[in-house]
Amino acid sequence: MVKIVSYRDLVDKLIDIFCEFGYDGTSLTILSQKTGLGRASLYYHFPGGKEEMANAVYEKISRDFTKLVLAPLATDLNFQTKIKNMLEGINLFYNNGKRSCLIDVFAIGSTKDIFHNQIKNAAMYWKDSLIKIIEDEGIDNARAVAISEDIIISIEGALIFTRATGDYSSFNRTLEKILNMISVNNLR
Amino acid sequence: MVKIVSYRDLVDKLIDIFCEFGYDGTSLTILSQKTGLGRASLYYHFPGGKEEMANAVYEKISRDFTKLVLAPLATDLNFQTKIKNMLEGINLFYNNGKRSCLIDVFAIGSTKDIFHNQIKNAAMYWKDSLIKIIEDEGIDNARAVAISEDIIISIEGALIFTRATGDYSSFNRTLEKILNMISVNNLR
DNA sequence: TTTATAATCGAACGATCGTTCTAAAGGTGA
DNA sequence: TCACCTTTAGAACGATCGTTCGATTATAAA
Repeated sequence: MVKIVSYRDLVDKLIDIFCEFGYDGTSLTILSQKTGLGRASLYYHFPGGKEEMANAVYEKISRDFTKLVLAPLATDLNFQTKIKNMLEGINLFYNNGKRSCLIDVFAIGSTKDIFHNQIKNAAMYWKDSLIKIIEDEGIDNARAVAISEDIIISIEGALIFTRATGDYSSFNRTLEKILNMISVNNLR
Repeated sequence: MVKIVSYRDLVDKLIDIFCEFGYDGTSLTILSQKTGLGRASLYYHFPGGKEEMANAVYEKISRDFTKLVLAPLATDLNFQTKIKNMLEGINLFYNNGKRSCLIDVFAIGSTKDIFHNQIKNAAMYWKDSLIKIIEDEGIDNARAVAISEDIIISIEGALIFTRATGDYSSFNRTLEKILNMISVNNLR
């Protein structure tokens, strides 16, 4: 087990734990055992308890998503490169599909109500970012919308399928398929 | 609230409850309140307690999925019709995307370990069924595999995207897109 | 009406939940 | 060494967990 030496390490560990057990399925006993910290020590770092841990985890994930997936789309590189960089970011964010749980944990159970709006906004922002750079390639809005949704849907679907089957290669195959699909010739 | 008058109604209600709160997030108190049955009454119907309820729910869902999604693929109707019927089955199964939770509930938290293999098998069987009927149209195996995965991934991704954005129309749009994609001309 | 079975119920069980308490160990600068 | 702050820890709290209990009500056949 990776030794926890900093607050950042601790949050990273919490991500893994919540992913493994789900938010509601993660007890303080589990958190204490898996982090190696006593219950009171966890409350020292997160006075708000479990809910504050969830917030810290979500904020970390949100920052990672922005940096790895959204930011590449906002550069002034050429279209293909932006998509390519986004896909690489996706691959890092989801660790080759092995961390498909990252968002789902917050979309189910008690955390659902807390984070639903944030997840919704992130999804919309992602979609709008894609629409914008596709329109910049001279594609009309209706088609840009369809393509953007298609890209996001393919990625999310590949995560679910990969988790179900345990076949992580299909996640990478899907990312490559998206990259191939996104040639200006294919867009029109 | 729909009045519960039979065992079947009860299981249907359990599905809604587990979907809303997740398995670990669903307490006996919630189950009692939402079903209108006392705690002991629930144990009369499900002596095995919460876990037996989860099993009953999964079995119901599994039967529905087989009947609505898998069975249409095993008929001797023509290819387009089989796919069309499957998509209509998907639409019924997921209630126009409003029940995107159906499988996810069992893929996260304590239920994960219990049902993972069953979910995996169902996904593989679904994929293999698609591969078979696509190959029957004269498509080579590699392409049939890619198309089959693509169909499943699109459906699952549309569910996730729909749940995140609350835009249920995008689910139906995806199903129609799949139907349009599946013309023998497009397959090759 | 009587009898048997199906179905209901709230109270209470021990266990575990998330949380708080009090105190001690570790580290740092004076 | 001393004082100070950070970080640790286990014991214990009330609340809630899933489960079981004993007993009552509904249903229906005789």
